[in-house]
Amino acid sequence: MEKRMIHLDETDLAILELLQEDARITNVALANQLKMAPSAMLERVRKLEEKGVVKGYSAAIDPLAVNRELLVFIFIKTKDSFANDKSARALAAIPQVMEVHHIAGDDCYLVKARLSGPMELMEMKRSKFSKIPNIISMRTTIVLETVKESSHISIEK
Amino acid sequence: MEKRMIHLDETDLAILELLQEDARITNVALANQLKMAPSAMLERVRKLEEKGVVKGYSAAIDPLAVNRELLVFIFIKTKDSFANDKSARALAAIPQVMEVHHIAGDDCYLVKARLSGPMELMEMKRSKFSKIPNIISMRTTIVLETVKESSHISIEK
DNA sequence: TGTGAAAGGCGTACAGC
DNA sequence: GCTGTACGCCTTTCACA
Repeated sequence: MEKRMIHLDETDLAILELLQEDARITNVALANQLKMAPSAMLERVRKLEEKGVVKGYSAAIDPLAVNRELLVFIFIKTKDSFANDKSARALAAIPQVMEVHHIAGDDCYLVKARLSGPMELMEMKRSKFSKIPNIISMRTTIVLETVKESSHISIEK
Repeated sequence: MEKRMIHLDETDLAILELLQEDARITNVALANQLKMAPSAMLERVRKLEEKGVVKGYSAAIDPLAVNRELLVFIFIKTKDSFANDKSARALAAIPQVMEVHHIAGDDCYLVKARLSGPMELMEMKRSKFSKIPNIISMRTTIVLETVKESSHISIEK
């Protein structure tokens, strides 16, 4: 199931840039900035959504304001075979887990999670991670300070 | 300069949840779902923005569609003192670098970056990282597959 | 903080190019 | 794929509870 190659022109890339900067920009403002009619802009944005180029729109929340001050990265070794991603899916299902990456090298998975504090981290390991049978070992790295955290993908070319 | 504690009620948390799920939801739809008048909803959202609880709104873009298929994590040791975050700011200024975290343990910084491929990774190291004088060493971990990648912060309590 | 009404602007569909 | 028009709904403000 190969993903069909998608061609994006300069206008599409400019739209993506503006939508990344402010997802709540109005269609008219978008059209004005790129000197197009609103109806044409609407059609382009719709197509970008349909093709899956735009996967969604999200508000960025200050973690401090919602009591999610502790950010951790956890390296997890499993005895999953290559064809089996059961552990990965179990990890991804945990609400506090924001990212699960299969990485090259010794460690199998890299998990990024946001929690209220150390107590919730222990609780998560006890009640969730311990139920995932294929996990062999874990190494947890605690973030002391976040200098930059953005989901903005730099676009060019 | 202590950050003033912010109190968020149930309605605020519900708003944040809905805005994280779809930042382009209309104010009226938001008001209907939480059974409020649109004008009252508008005021609440404004205040959440002003207080910095909502830091912004962003579109999630498929990295594949914009030629940013390679995701890497780089562990960087520096000889920065605790009071000096010059290296961190230099790293954060690189467009392909999405995250810079100061982490506990041996490594000083954890950097997350998105690139078109290995060539751009080498190019970034050569032209950007090598110009940051305090860097002592780097260890790069390549992501083979991303199972989950979300900026959605799980809210409760 | 909340509601409701009023005005202007925006989203959206559609016809035509 | 883009433009322009037209209608209905949404955003926003303001007076008031």
